Amino acid sequence: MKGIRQLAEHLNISIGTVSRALNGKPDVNQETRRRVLAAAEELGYVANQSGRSLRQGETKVIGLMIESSKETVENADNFFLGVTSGLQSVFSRHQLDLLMLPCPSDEDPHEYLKRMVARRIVDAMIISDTQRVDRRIDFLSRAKIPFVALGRSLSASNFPWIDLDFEGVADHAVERLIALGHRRIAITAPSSEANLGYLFIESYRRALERHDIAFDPSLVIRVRSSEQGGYQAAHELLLLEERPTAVILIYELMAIGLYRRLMESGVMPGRDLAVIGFRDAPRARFLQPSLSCFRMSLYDLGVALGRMLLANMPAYRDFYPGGERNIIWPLELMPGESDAFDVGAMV
Amino acid sequence: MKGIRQLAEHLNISIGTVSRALNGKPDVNQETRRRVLAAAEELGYVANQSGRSLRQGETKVIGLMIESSKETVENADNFFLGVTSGLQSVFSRHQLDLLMLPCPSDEDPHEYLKRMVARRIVDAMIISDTQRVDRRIDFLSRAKIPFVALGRSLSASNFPWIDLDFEGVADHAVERLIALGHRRIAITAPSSEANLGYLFIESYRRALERHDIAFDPSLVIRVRSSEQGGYQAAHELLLLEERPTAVILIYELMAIGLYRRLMESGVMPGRDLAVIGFRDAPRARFLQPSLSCFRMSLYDLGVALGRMLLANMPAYRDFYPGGERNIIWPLELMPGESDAFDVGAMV
DNA sequence: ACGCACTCCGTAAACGTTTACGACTGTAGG
DNA sequence: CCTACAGTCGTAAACGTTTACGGAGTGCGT
Repeated sequence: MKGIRQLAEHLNISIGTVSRALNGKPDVNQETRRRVLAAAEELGYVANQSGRSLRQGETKVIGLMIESSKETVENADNFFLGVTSGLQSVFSRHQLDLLMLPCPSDEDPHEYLKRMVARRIVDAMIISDTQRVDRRIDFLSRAKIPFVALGRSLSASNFPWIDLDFEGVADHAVERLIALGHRRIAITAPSSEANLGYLFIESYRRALERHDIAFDPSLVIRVRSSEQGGYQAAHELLLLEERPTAVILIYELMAIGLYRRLMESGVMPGRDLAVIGFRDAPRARFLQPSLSCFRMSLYDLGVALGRMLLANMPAYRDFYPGGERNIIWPLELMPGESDAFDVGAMV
Repeated sequence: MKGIRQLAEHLNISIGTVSRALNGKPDVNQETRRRVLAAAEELGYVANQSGRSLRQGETKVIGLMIESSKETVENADNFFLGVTSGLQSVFSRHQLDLLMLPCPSDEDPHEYLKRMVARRIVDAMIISDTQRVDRRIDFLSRAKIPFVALGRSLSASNFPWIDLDFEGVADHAVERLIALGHRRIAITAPSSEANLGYLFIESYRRALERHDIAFDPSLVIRVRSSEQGGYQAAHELLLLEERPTAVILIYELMAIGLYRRLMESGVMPGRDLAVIGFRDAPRARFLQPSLSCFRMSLYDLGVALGRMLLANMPAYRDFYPGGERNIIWPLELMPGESDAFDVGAMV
């Protein structure tokens, strides 16, 4: 089966009518529609997407932009896959496909995005890893491309996004540690311009000050959010003259490296140093001692992202009425053994 | 910037020449080409992909078909993400995009694939989770769509695939356990028609028979390859009248549930029961006792898959000459504590 | 002066759809 | 009998490219 033309000839019907019949347009006879659908089914005809896209100016494809250095992906754990899966559960209901657009690490994300948009290969975009000022957001807003961001940003005033509740987590973690008697609490953050680290630290600082604990910049450890970063973080912690009694990790995967480095120096996590982690943490349960960790459902996050995006696309808006334009995604504390001790008992 | 027409008008050049200039065709003047490229850069022109696809009959998109039940994805760990990342590193070099095609769990994968192919939305396919007889393979072969499979199959005689070395792993694991004195060795396998389980069990059976140990069907535990499946596997193991001293898991994630169930009955893995796992196993290191496990690099696997696919596409063949058409992907044993005891010491 | 090869460029057809428009029925109402 | 209208359907243009074809100009050898 080649195209709609062959199908039309086979039925002795004009090509226009066939198209209308297939697309459920009203002005076509019941009986003809039945014949057309039957023939299409029989001959296995499906409309060529390129032709359709060209004519209608829409591709039925949603782009998901991710940064794709080997390192990033390996550290990313199943974060993206989990989200992707939720996204697809929403999209497939509308026959939308998901295109992964990995921005090479040596290219400017903004330029990459512009190129992909200019190619007219997607109808809408999902961007992640938003920067504190992120030109992609201005660009998409101005170009009127529907999009949703996984992460806040200072760029543009009002765009749809979902972001993790960094403030809530930092706040909750600090409160919890203080309640356990801790006064010197370290925290890790990425050194990049990603907005995420900034919010995290800010909230940490405010929580401390609420308890009249002075913010000590030397307790903010700037390392990569990876296993190796955790190792290095532990290393730097151990070098501090006045060692903290607790540490908050911005990414639970870091705990692995951190534990290792600590043990090498005979420092026992959960006894000599309290540790609290963050983000989806299936691994946290298997560490010894088990990691206290804030977690969430990546799948649900993906579903929410997908819904928010479609609510911003004229063609699908009606399916998702009245959704919020911004969501702070809550996380739930899973208490483990890594911070389950009273610091008062320490020397 | 709308289209090539506007660009041509802006330059006072015919649209045909502009196209040739942009696409590096030979019959265009050096100076004109320079001007065209400069103007395109300045005005941010990028060719519309739908128009191009329609004309050339190729989309520059590779489809990756996955099954997308919520359960599957959550259990899949970062398996697909790891592979995806390797794939993209190959594809992005050729400006190819990767489209994820999640087959709804309530639809026949074969029908789904046919529809996607008929839409002409991809130039080539990667399929995974191959069944023992898999109509998708016959279909793709007959339709002459370039593809590569992650997994063997009995369908079609000669198609490109990469598969994990199930035989090698089962063989190696059995040999290792026998050397440690074990005689009753259980094994888990999925109950589905996936080819993978079949090969795994066959190799296990042959390894046993090589050592004159009779194959006991009751030692083949049919459970899902998930954490819950591991729990259930342990449950069934404990019910056996003559309890095995070792178990081989077809998926390392199962170890988590298995450990839990065993401990509930006071059976200590690594002391009362030897356990060996399989597949990429970042988590295995964090179990207590640490899991002996066969592992591999998902990224490298993705790269190999991508290369093999391109080697089968006329337009890219020249870049990847002389590759093999089939690869049995080797895995490496990472010894842990979960099988590090001599069964002779047991009662 | 002529033919020929070569370089460069313009013209127009083609890819497969969707859809605006108008044409053709038959029917009902005046 | 004329008009209006609803229900169907065919015609053809449009979407943005690429590319086969041929034409114009130039240089060169005969």
